[in-house]
Amino acid sequence: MPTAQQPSTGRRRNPATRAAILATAFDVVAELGYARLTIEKVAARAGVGKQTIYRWWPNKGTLVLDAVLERSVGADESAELPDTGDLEADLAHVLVATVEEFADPAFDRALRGLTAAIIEDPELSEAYRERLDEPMRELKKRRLRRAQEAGQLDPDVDLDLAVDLIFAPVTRRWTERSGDLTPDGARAIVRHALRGLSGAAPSPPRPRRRRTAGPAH
Amino acid sequence: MPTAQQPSTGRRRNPATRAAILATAFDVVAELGYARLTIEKVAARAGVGKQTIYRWWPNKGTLVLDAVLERSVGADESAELPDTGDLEADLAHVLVATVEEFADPAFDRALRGLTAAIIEDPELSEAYRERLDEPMRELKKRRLRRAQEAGQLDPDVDLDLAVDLIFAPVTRRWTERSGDLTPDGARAIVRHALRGLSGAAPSPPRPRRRRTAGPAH
Amino acid sequence: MPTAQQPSTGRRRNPATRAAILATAFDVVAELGYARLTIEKVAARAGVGKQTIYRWWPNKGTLVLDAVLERSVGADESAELPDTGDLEADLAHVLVATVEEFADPAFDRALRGLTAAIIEDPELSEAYRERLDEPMRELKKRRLRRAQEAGQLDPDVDLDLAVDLIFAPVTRRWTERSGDLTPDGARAIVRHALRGLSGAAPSPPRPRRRRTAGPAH
Amino acid sequence: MPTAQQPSTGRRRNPATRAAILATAFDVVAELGYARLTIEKVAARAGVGKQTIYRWWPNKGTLVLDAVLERSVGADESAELPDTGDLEADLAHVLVATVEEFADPAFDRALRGLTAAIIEDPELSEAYRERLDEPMRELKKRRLRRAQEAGQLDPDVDLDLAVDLIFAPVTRRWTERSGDLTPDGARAIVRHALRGLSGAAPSPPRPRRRRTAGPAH
DNA sequence: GACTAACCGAGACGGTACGTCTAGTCTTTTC
DNA sequence: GAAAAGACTAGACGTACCGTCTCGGTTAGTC
Repeated sequence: MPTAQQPSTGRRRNPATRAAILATAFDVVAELGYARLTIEKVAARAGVGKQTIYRWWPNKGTLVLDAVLERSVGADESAELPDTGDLEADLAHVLVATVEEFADPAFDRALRGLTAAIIEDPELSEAYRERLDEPMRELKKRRLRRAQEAGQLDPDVDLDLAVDLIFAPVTRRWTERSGDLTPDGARAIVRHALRGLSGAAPSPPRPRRRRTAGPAH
Repeated sequence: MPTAQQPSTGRRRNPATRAAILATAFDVVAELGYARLTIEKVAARAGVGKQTIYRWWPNKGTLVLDAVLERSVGADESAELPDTGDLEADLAHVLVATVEEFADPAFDRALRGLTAAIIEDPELSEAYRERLDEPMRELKKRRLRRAQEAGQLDPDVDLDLAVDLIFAPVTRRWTERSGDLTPDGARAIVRHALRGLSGAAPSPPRPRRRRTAGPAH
Repeated sequence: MPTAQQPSTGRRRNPATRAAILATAFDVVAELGYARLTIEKVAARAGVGKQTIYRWWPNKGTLVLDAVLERSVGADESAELPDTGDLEADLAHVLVATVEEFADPAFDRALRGLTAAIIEDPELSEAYRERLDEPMRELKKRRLRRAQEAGQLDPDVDLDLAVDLIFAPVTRRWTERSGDLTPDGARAIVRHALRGLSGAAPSPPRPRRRRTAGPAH
Repeated sequence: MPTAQQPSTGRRRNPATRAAILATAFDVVAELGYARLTIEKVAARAGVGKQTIYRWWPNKGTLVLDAVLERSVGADESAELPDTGDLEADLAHVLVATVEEFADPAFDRALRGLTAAIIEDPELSEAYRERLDEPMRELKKRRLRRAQEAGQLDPDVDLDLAVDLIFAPVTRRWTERSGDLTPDGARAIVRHALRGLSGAAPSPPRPRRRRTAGPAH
């Protein structure tokens, strides 16, 4: 998405062409995957000359990144994660939504393609972080910060660590196609991320009430 | 590495050739990445005919998987994670070792190559799980099970979930090159995974000891 | 026509493929001309991979040269120009045959293509000379030498000059599509090349006889 | 150089632009040859839009023809070949001048480019004949006609044939880079073209004199 | 000890795609 | 309205690899 300023003269970039290329790229990666996505195929399907793609995108990776971004709702400044006051429920809601996105074959394959591109290309992963990951992470951190202020979250915990602890397990199950990637699985992850794994401080709410009540004796 | 039974007659497979191919494949993927690894390059560098590679590996992915496996120590049945009785320290030890492995450029690039292959290929990811992921996961679960038996871990928690909660954040930071991938970061992850993120029961150990001492009254 | 000795190992070159390529190249250049002949087109029409062409011919020019050579009868060592004792008639016969070759559209266009290639490429013109021009020129010079020995040709004249004087005018008319390229035109050229243009010794045979007889007075 | 009538209104064609394009075209063809001359390269080097070239020249060939014409002195109506009375010397003089022109690399390459264009394009060769070849040929024929009138040239010979016989051998040696393209070679060609190759009427003046003198006995 | 099956290096082959270059055309702005 | 700038579709360039297929030669075993 080269945001270069328009030169003072010469023909302008055709926005319809750009849109057609990105839509086609998304379809192709969703259908064939990243490895079998070909600039030639995208050009042919989009009814576009190859050079028009090479003019604006230096490689497959940036093209696919733009294609995925174009489809994603996009986390604008004003967007926010749900906040009902119940942190666990809100996080579970988000995570379940993620699980459901992964269940859409087109989205799944497109995102796998993007991930395959990113993992071997530091520059692309930098762009990905800036334009997709960081905005989403910011949303998550804002929600967690409010929870922290409300005393629902350890005030000393680093919010980036918290985000990773809550969201990474689902991502891992998706990339490696291991473990169950179900709404219930997602909910269990949130529960244990918030309450921890240690046996001495069991997870259900009762023990905690007991603990709080303890000093009352 | 199809371990097909040897036919009754004919020349036997040359193990030196196999080793040379896998070693070269590892070097090439470590040097150029998965996308730019080609069978021709591996064959040429290994001083081997292309057909010799195609005879034994159906595609790049399986070749790279074998190449990485050949280099990895390999989790045999008898292997075990450290068990000093201090669960948190033992897990931190393992995670720090992982972080250090990722710091080796050759290993980093080879593993990225393998991951790129896996993410788009369900069959390969199945093979990867069976031969690399599951054995390692089994080790981890054995250690956690002992902790559970010792009352150091929530007896109700699913061990697969526990493994994901502890190990996924580091993997995620590695794949996306985000967040800090340091020994201290790894230790913080273990600490919070075990104790949770909830604010009502702060993480430092002292309060907990006090709590344990409480019933002594 | 890389006549490299076969390597001791590896698959051998397929002669049928070579023949198919050259035949197709001839057809294409005869149909579209040299400028619009494309390696891709030749490959596609011959049912051959592009690389197979590039493997054996470094460029369009060498391909077209080989294609034309393959079609030409080829002047082998034993070939000779006609020798009836009548030099003028024999040369006229050859030149008329050339004019008739040029009248064949396929041959005309192929040869024009080859000439277009040669005129801008010194290396190719060297190859052309060695393999097409020199052998033909040798034939011509052999015939002229015999005429010289028979006293029918100026014994002091350089045979290369003689060949040029006799054959160049027809070639020129062909390349520039100017003047008449007819059997009669060819015969007139031979006649004047042999007898010269000077007015003092007019060309028709009778006057000369008369001249010889003249002094009898 | 389509000599389209000037439109009655609007901006007029810029003669400086035309000159810049033709000069650049000549340089490019002299440097890279016809095959590697591209409209884009000429436009870029001349600091001109591609469309400006396409507006005035339908293809590479006409552009190069114009470029060469612009450089050539141009045979205007009043120009004449030298006429000292000595036909052989005068023709040799012209032919030697031609040989010397071919020795200039820039002119050589430009003319080769033009010839390559012409040989495959009947329309262009028509234009070439009208604007370059015919005017030159007219000059030559005028000189030969005067020689004919002076009894120095066979009165029956077709002047076009005579021109070809005298000038084609040099052109041939140039296009095919064969034979010697030297002043002496050129002089020998003129000599033999005028006197012929036949042995019975040997070329040096003496034998002829002997013949004439012979009957004196 | 001959036979034979499979392995192996080498490399030709029909293909696909690469990323670049150019052809011509079209659009926009400036002069 | 000419000209410069440059986007656009189309398609060839020459290269790199794909996966398959000989080819000659080399090992093992079995008969």
